[in-house]
Amino acid sequence: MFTLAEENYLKAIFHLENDCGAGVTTNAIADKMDTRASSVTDMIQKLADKKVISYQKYKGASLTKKGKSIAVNIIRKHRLWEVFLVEKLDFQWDEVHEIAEQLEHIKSNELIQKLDSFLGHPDFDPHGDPIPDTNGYIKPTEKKLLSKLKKNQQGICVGVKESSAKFLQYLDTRKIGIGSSIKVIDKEDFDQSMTIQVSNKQFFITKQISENLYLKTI
Amino acid sequence: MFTLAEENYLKAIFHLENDCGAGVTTNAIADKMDTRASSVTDMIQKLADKKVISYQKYKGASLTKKGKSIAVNIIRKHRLWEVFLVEKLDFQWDEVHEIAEQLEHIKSNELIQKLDSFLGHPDFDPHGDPIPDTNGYIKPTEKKLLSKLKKNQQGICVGVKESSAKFLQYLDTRKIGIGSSIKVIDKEDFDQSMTIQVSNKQFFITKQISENLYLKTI
DNA sequence: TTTAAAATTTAGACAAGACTAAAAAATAAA
DNA sequence: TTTATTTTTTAGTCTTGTCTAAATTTTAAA
Repeated sequence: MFTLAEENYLKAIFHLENDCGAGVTTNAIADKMDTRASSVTDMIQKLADKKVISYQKYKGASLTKKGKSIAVNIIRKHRLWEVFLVEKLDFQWDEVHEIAEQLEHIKSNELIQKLDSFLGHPDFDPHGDPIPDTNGYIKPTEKKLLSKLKKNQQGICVGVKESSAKFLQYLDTRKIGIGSSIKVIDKEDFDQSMTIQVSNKQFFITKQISENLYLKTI
Repeated sequence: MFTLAEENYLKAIFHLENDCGAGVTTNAIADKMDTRASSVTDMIQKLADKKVISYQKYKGASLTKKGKSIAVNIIRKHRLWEVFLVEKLDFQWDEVHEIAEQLEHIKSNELIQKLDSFLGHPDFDPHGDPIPDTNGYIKPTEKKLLSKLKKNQQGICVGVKESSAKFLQYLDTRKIGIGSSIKVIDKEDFDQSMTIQVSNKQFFITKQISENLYLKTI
């Protein structure tokens, strides 16, 4: 059995490996977990002893098969709870992250299996992130960052990379959400800022925004 | 904010005060929490520093107003989650306690308020225990232990005192549940064992059983 | 290639929450 | 009322997870 702290480290390492490839550095973990590098070293040594990561001094860490399976299960729980909070309890998509961070650590396989049924086996969470299946399989989805699109290309918003409340609220005020149709009207070479069209309205957005919106191009 | 351990102590003290009156002894807490008396002393000193219990050396502990309010809120959360598990996720009443023990520590007032609405503001949990309202008020219910009934008296089962899985499963095999009509057919003076009738069938039960079933007499 | 800077690890300390063993206080028995 | 027993507390230790400061290794720069 794994402690709350251990579970959080495994989750962080999983996300970092996913974003930046295998071999996650101590500092990257410390940054993500908002903790000190020395604390990370302590913990990854413990996790290596438990065979959930492979680790060589000064060389960074990678999840083992077992570690990945634990991490994916936590992510599955997190995303299912988020669906519950939004679909059943009427939370907004910017309100659910903190609560799901707590709920993801509840230990009961039966609970998650029943929750999944209750929700009708959803494929995506409220931010468009895929929900791993019971075996930990995550269906690959073809989606690209809005920032990769060129002038006049368009797509449907299928997810957000960031899911901080601030960013989601920003999107809310622009009426941008999962399912929104977005077209690039203009793109500035110099700073990658864009003018986009979302259902008749045009907005000016910075690179920081376009790099955090996933589209399915059409 | 209170830690998980602190919350569990407050809850235990609340239950003990409810069952046996104010001024809970160190040993009683140690017993309930399955820990050592010395650990309890450490913790109640800390809780006294935080003004959630009043405590004098060698004299036992009592919840302050603030402590009681925290304890009741945890119990409210526990019971609401139990309703959710049984009503929405189709758990059996003997399967929910352990999971609710975890869920009761999730911190979010908004979550509990929304869960309460989602469940239709239930008054009782699946074991017949009353659910405190938002202000921590617990509506007093007139119920008496089956063991207090005399021959030929009857009532409706409205709750269980024990809610261990073993006891609940025992009741299941006899088709006894909340709402069952129970009549005392015979009662043995010597050991307080009883013969009871539950919907046409008669059972022999020991004092240990009758002391853990609450009835509303009719 | 040697030096400087950055990243990582070690050493030692601390807080929370538990434990054992021993001391002190309260209660029960003689 | 004095003694014996039980209860409670204290003292000291351990584990988990964190920290700072210092040492070490790796990487980048000159």
